[in-house]
Amino acid sequence: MATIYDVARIAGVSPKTVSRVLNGDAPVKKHTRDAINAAMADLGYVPSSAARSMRSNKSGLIGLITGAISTKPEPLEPQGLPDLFIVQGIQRVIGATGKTLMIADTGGHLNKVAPLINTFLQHRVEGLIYVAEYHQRVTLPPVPAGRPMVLVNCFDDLNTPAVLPDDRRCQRDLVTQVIKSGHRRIGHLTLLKTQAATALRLEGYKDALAEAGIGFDPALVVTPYPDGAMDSQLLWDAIDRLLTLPQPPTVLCCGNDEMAMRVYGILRTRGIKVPEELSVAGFDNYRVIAETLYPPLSTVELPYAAMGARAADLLLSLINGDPETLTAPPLVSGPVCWRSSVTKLGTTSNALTYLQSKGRITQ
Amino acid sequence: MATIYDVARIAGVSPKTVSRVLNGDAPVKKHTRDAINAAMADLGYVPSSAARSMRSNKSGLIGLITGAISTKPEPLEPQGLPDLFIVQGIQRVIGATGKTLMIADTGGHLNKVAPLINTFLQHRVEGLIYVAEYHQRVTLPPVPAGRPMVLVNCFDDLNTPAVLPDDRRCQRDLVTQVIKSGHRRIGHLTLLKTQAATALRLEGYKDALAEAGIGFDPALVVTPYPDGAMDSQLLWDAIDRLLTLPQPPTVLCCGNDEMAMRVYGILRTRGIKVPEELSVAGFDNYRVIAETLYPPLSTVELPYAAMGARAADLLLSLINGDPETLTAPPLVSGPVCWRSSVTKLGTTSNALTYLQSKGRITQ
DNA sequence: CGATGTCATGACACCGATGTCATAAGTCGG
DNA sequence: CCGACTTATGACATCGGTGTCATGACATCG
Repeated sequence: MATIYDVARIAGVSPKTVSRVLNGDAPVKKHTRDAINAAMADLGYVPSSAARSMRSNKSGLIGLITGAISTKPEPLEPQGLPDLFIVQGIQRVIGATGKTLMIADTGGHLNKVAPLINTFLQHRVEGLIYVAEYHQRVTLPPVPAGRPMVLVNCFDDLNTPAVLPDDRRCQRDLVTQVIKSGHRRIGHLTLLKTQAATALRLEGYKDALAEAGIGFDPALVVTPYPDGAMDSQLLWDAIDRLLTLPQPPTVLCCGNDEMAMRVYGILRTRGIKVPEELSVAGFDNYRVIAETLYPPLSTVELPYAAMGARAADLLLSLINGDPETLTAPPLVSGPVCWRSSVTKLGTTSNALTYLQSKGRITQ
Repeated sequence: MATIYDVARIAGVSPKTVSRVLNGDAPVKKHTRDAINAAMADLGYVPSSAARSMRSNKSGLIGLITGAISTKPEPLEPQGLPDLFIVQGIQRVIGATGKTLMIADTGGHLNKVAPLINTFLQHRVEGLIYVAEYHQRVTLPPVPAGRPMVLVNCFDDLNTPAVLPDDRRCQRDLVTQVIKSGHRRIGHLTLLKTQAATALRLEGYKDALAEAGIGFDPALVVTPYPDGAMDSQLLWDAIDRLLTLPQPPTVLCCGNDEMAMRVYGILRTRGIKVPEELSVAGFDNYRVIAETLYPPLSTVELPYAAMGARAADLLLSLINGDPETLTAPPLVSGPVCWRSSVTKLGTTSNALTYLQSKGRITQ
């Protein structure tokens, strides 16, 4: 690999002058400059960032740790989409600053985080970002002081700066829209109770009801997969429990778009038409699903890319030593994506009565 | 940041001895070693890979360029799953060697490839991997000789080593399985004709027919989205064209799982039951779709992770200077994932006749 | 017991860039 | 035409490790 000395020799100047041309930090005669540029082109010279960063003590590197790229040890889970979008948002911001992003994944093994941080430190990254697969509390190995770190989609007990999705507000906005369509009995199929998002979204659900003056009925909230195993039977049982209520829901708000997709399949198998007989809403705006399903799914977007961008901005300002008095973690929310899986309900017509009259509901 | 000199001073030895402890490349008295280790722990010493790689001329870095992380400039396309799995496979192999993977994405702009390669060269990566979003021909900016490069999911005109999906064989295996279930009239909904995969898969489709002694009928092959715009109406038109044939197909093999998902929705809207009245098969084993659809989708897996791993192995052997006389690009194929969207067809029963008797087919 | 060999360690140069300071050439004013 | 100043360039040290070679302390052997 050609060095600055080779270039200097060919161009008949000193290495320092070549350096000046490279960085444009001091005037160089046009004639000399041309000769140097020609020599660099001839040799295919590329400056060594190792030498550079050694001298300047600035690596221009940002380290990113994620479980996105492989979540589980062996079974290649098709999850990780959120992380993908978050990383995308981070890339866009970091790339624009001329810095380089180093990405490493834990392969789902938390015990790989420490070695990865170490590798990054060896490369003298100027900052670290940790991206979680879903909204959760995490405990990370300590990072030396003076090395800024930002968490995305997660938080810890040490008040490390974090960027979080505004699950509560997103759910509220979605349910508000559902209410505007005339629904008053709104079923809520939640994710696992252990997930941080679940409690927040339930709050959002309640917020929307309260704003509309609708009483909260705990019977309308069901957790179909209490143990995490996604069993179609369990899902049907949950739906069945809702539909056999004295006043059954006219719409099911699902924990995510994937669950909504399963609900579509199950309802159709049972002969229940979506959305004519029962409306369905999702969460996430996982577009492959939401746009491709028939009818297209009404859902709310968790703006993962925006979260990533926000986190990158935050990290850069920390690196630059800007005060950025961060009292509360920035909450990022996204728009409701209204498609056609939730019908407009007249005050008089009631899909449930209709359903029940058809005897489609078991028991 | 503490240096090896700091450690040496604290431990009362020379920097070189600290280096020996770090690398374990020469014997050091236990007493000395302990003192050095203690000093390193005290100072939180982390070796500088910049200094190291400058001296040794080895960076331990592998550069990976992909469009996965953001495919289009603004609209966040939900594509990129293949790349994700490919990157995952690469990670696993590279990580195991102790090297570090630097990932950069083009953001969908091909003109960013050259600058990204340049950045990687500045970091003196030991090899480069380019991952394409889908099987295609690419033209990449030249890379200096002696810097190995491997293409994944794409190929160029310069015989750059490449790892490709075996579209032909995957499609053949899938159709063979479909034939084994008793189907003889097999509809084929292809992707865009401009995609490299399309022609290969058509060959695979023909291979399977030929092996089973079934004549090829061009009327059974349709390209629903000739212009790339995914319009439901176009898709229905294409299906309608197939079902109104004198001898309509009993199964539709779709270009990918996403298309199969749309087909599900459309057929159901038209009152055609899957799979009782018409079977559907996908391609890709995009698990969020294939496993979540009801009924679960029979499809074939393109083993993206395996392709990534293969590419990483190939690159490592090139870096090590192993001859690896590469005559043809390695083709990687995956297993058929048989679920329940393709029915077993008795020789006597014919879903089509059934369909037509019900008058469900237009015209 | 002296010659030879092994072991543990240190002195020093070097990798490739750049900051600091010095210096030669050119410019300007009086 | 000479001193003061600007402009263009070079010499040299330095960043943090590691390769090369040297050196002193012991151990071994004939």
